[in-house]
Amino acid sequence: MNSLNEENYLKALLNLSLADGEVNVKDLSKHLNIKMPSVTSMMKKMAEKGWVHYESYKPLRLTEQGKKEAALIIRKHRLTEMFLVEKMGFRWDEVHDIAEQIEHVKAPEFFAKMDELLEFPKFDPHGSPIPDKNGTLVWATWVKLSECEPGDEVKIVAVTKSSEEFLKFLNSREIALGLEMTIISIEPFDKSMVVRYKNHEAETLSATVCERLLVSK
Amino acid sequence: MNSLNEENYLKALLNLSLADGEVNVKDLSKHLNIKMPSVTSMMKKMAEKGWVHYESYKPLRLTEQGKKEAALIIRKHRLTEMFLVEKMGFRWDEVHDIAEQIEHVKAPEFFAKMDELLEFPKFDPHGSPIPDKNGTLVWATWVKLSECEPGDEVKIVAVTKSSEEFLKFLNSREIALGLEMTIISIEPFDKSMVVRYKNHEAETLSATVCERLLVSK
DNA sequence: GTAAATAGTTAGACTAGACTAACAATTATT
DNA sequence: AATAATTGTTAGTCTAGTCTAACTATTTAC
Ligand SMILES: [Mn+2]
Ligand SMILES: [Mn+2]
Ligand SMILES: [Mn+2]
Ligand SMILES: [Mn+2]
Repeated sequence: MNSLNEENYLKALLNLSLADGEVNVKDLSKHLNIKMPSVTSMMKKMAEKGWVHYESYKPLRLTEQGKKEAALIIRKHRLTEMFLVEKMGFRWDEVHDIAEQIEHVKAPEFFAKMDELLEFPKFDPHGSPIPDKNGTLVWATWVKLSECEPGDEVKIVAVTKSSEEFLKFLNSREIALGLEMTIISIEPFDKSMVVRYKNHEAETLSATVCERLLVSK
Repeated sequence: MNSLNEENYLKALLNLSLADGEVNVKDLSKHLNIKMPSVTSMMKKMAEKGWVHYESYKPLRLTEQGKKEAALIIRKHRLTEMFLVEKMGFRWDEVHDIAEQIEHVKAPEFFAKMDELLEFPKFDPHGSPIPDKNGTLVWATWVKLSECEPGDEVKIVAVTKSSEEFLKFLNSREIALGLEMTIISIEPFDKSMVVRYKNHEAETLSATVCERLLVSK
């Protein structure tokens, strides 16, 4: 049985390894708010368990087993977020911290029931994909808003690095999943975008914001 | 912030102290499946925190503070059980172990929302009272079925010591909360009861069972 | 290519919470 | 009252998981 701490390390490892599958001790340490020596010793333990490939001074990599374990926790997290929003009436900016705790509940029936009541959702309230029961996680091939061109008509499909403050900012601008917008112009010097949607004729979005919005064209 | 372990001790203390408010180290140890020396040392720690009165070789007693903390956890447990049954479609014999985990979630909004969606229930699916937000717990003045007489017409209002096996036994006999039954006779030598209800003309219930069913007349 | 900066590891200490073995107090039995 | 059984405590050990201080390897800068 995996401990709560091990589960948090697994999740962090998967979240940080989306690019090339490699994770630095430093980044993991920062992400978990745990000092580097503690991280090193946990990595040795998790290597014993067959969840990470660990070699001194080399970057960390999850094993296939480790990826699967991690994805199954993320599955519980995202199903919970979806349940909280769809069945309990929470807003998308309220659910992360609650799900952060409930994801550690050991009761397959509980998550199976959520899944069923939600009719087997594929995405969470922030547009992130929900891994399937086997721990298979497919990231859809969305593109960042920041990579689009003036004139493009796009639809918001997901939000990355969705902190509570960021989600509240989006709420305040009436930006939500499914929203369609047109890119009017891009400011060359700071890469901010001016966009049009609904009754917002010319809203300016900073590069930071555009980096975190995923869209389909 | 109270740790998960402390919370389990608190709950056990309250559950075991319903009679005179006193709890033995032995009983607590057995209930929690933790050896006596570990219990003693935790009691010293909890005495420091102001949750129990502890004196060497004397029975344990919760302080007012301790009772309140304990009741608030039991509140979360019972609200959760009710939510699982009423809003998620679990049976009453399936919910205890799940609630046992969710009761430790630190997110007042989450339990407040359950409470609201359930329209502020006063009892859990087993008929046990749900403590209020201030940690006040009132046990209704129900009477045990075992204390009733032949000829009495009673209604089942709660189930105590409701293990999964016991609840499944009740399911198999179609006994549920709200059921009305008439006591036909009591076998003098083993105190078993013969009762009539619904289409059950003469069902025999052992003394063990009758001890655990609470009724109103 | 050496020096400085950064990243990672080792060693050793600490806390929470468990355990066993040995001992002490209390309660029950004769 | 003396003895036996039961209950509770003390002392010391262990594991998981964290930390700081000191050291080492790797990377970056000149
Ligand atoms: Mn989340
Ligand atoms: Mn999410
Ligand atoms: Mn219960
Ligand atoms: Mn209950």
